[in-house]
Amino acid sequence: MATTEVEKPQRKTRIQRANEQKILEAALEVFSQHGFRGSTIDQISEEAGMSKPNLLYYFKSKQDIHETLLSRLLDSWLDPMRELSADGDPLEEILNYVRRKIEMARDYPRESRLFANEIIQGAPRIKPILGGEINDLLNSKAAIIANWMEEGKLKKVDPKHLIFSIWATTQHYSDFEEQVRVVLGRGIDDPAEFENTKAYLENMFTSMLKV
Amino acid sequence: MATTEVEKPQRKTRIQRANEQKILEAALEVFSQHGFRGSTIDQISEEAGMSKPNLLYYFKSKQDIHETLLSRLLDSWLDPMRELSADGDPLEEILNYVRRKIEMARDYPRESRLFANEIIQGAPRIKPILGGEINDLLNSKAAIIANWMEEGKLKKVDPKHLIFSIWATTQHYSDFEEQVRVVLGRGIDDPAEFENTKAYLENMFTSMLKV
DNA sequence: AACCCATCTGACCATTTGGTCAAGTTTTAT
DNA sequence: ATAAAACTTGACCAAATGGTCAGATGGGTT
Repeated sequence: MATTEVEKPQRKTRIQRANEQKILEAALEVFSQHGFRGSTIDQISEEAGMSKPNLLYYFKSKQDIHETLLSRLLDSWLDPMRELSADGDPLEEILNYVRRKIEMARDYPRESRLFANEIIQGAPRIKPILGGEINDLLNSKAAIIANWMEEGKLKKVDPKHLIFSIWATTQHYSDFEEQVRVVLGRGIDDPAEFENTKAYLENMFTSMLKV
Repeated sequence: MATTEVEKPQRKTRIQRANEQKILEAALEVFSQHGFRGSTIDQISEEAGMSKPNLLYYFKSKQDIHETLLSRLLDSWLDPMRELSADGDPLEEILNYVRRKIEMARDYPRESRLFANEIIQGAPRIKPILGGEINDLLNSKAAIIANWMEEGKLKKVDPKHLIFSIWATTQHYSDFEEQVRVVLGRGIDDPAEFENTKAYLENMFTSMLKV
């Protein structure tokens, strides 16, 4: 019997790397604005500046692009939470997390909207990741926070709800950017407004948590 | 010259009323889950239990259904904010607003997601309403809150950011329900979890605002 | 009973969309 | 230089989708 055909983990060409990058960048732009079902391969290929068949030469389907994009971005998306360390000063650790999340809302609004779109629609394509990696990470950080509270280093509140409210308040500025912009006349991308927002949120979480 | 043909504001039939209701209910279900572009007339007509042509007998297009739905729901959606009165006790007025918003997140999650979907995608179909009615209402309430702070009845924070954080934290439980459910094992529809959430948010806004 | 108008639907149409294919062009390794 | 491999695309296809239409059905009024 002949050797079964196995994937060849061929190293990637220069062109391959460049085009996958262009496609994912284009896909982020399109998916984050219209959601999965609202986006078309044509939109993405146009945004990427290549023909549709060529795009499908690199990714075998729309699903494939979407999944690849989500999994590539997930890591950096969770980075700020990973940095939260049991060793630092409790309040400062949490405020740092808040700051990092506001910075991400400013610097990576499309990534935020990509995940928001996915979750708001019931997370049909990433529920396993939600229940796995994200949940584990959140649990471990919630435990650290609970510990701090147990030790009297922070006022006691529900750690998971605390994390929710950090997510909600920070991501609000990217996910609902349009609304924010209408109300404030400017967005989180405006330096002065960024400082405003940061000060507001730092104060909010400080007054809730400081012993 | 004959009289120009004018719309006849014919009073609505019993059947008409019932069917429009069924269609809008079905549309809420579908649009809130998939967004405008991700929803199809077929899905809506099936959900409403009628044929597609019949649905289009009552609403002339997908756009039409969507617009009607948004404008019908907007009023009740804004009600909690309208209730915020300059006459009451400042902190209690704000906490009441928070409570009403959590209740809405529990009782009307589809409505919340409908608006969230629309705004996250750049609010292409309701920007005028955002810039008009909602903005006016928010400005007037922000002024009331600013007044209270000026009079020393509340700690000073940016009133508009305060409103944002109320929206963000409460709507989080309906808009990102799937995520909440994965992390907590239950949603805001669970009575115990509802109480938990309410207590957490009341405490958060109290500690930030109480003088 | 007979009429009228509202209600309803199967069949249909044009466009959009996800995806394929065969045939060309460019890169790369020798 | 040249052949193999990698890359690219116009043309195409089937299914899905928004919407139309002609005609059937039904309910209410006289």
